[in-house]
Amino acid sequence: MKSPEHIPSEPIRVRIAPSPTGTIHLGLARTTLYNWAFAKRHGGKLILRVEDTDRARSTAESEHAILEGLHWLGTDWDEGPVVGGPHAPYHQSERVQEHLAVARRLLESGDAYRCFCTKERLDDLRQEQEAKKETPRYDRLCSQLASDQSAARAVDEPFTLRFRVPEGQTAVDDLVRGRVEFQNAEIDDWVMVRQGGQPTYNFVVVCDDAAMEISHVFRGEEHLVNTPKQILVYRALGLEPPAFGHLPLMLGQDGRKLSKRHGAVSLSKYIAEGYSRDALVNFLCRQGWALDGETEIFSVEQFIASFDPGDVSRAGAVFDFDKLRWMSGEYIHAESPDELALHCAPHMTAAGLMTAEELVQRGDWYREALCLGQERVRLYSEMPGVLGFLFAADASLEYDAKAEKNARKHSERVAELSAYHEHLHPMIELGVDAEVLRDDAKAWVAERNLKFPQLFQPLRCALTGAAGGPDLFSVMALLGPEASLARLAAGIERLA
RNA sequence: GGCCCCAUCGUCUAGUUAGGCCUAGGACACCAGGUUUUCAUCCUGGCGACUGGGGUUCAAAUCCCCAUGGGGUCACCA
Repeated sequence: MKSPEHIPSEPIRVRIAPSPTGTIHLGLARTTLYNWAFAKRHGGKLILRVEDTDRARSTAESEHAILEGLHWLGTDWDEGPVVGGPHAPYHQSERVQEHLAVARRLLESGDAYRCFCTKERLDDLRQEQEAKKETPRYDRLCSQLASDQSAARAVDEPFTLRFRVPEGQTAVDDLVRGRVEFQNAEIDDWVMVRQGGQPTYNFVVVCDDAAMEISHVFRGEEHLVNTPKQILVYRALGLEPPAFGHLPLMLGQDGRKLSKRHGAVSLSKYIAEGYSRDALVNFLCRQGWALDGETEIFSVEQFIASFDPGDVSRAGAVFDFDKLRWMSGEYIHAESPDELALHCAPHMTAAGLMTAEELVQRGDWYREALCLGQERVRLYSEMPGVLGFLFAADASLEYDAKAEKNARKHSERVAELSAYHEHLHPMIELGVDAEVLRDDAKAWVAERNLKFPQLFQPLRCALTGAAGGPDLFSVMALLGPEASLARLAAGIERLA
């Protein structure tokens, strides 16, 4: 929905409120990016609040993983865990007393009431309603209780606190979707505080957003139907609700909300698989938003400079892995040798090709090798596969079937290889400039009236064992004279 | 099923707010050529969409209605 840009005069305060029950999810990553960009663009603040009230599922490890994931994305927060801030604490579990105080206010004002119904009665009610094909909802039995009666029963009976949904209708002026109206009659008198005094999500989210003076709430579309409940709480509290913007869902290949079922939803998986971070960020921004109709590759700075919630699309976005891979390649192909060296390092060591020490000691060689692989990979993790041949034992280099087939196509392969070996030997030992070797080889081939493949295919097989790959003379330069000659000699025998 | 959201190439999207510039643009993927010592990169071209039906209008992908389809959500989870 495109509208005149909505830039409120109040201080912009947005938030992300992950619950630490797993690793950082792609959906959270994108929501964070959008919130972060909005705050940055308007000079506002991003608040990180950990919604750890589900004590059974929340873990410290998960929280740590999420914070780490947010850092990896390049996002940061102005208030929250680690950095602190004026609205501490930023862990929801530590705010319960505050929540309960608000609940008491609502009880006193009559906007909430005690419900003494037992689980059994509620279950029966639900079954009955389901049997009649009605939408299950509380029948408001306890809403009729007089306050003195309610207070009296509260002494020795367990109860929940329900929100008293008023008559009428509630509209959400959504920054992404426009006005969405709900009939209050459709909204259940939902439980705000459980038996035992644990406040529930729809209630605490309002308490905390209000307490933290959140001005805009950007979150996934799955929250849209919760919004009227929350708006009603703000009203009951005499507060102005924040502006809401519900982002389209990210979908799996099957068109359903992206979830664990689809496999890779955790950011850490993409990190491990070697995607370019900037590409992933770029891609996530593109899920539901476009800079213009043309530009696919753009920086976070560009994103921040032009992000407007009104431009966000309303339809869900299917996650296209192919396009992400392509984008990752675009970023990797544009990297400097130093950036590449840094990003490929973990994959090189994990593959056992080079140790961390060697990476430093042979830094120049390593960078040159990476340059040969650069345009051939789309993920950092593909680099070991592309450069692996450089590290093989010369005599037992593995020949790819296609490479060998290409080499054996040429009946004079052994003769030409031998002749070239003889020709190359004195030269290569004098110096290994790829440029010189290349020009020389081409001249040599021309002199002997050969076609390029007649020499190059067997040579490629002998040197790299692969049917394709980087320029052969750059490869020789990297291999050095000794290994180059050794591989050539081995090839002469092996291709006989 | 109730409520809510959504609907442009297979996918991501531009165009929809202020109807004509749209014989609908870009990108991924795919296909075909070209460049290259090969692979990759790169370049060129091709394929390919306004869900359907009614309106409104001189004019609709754009506005309205209905239908259809897809999704979300219906907890003492967040």
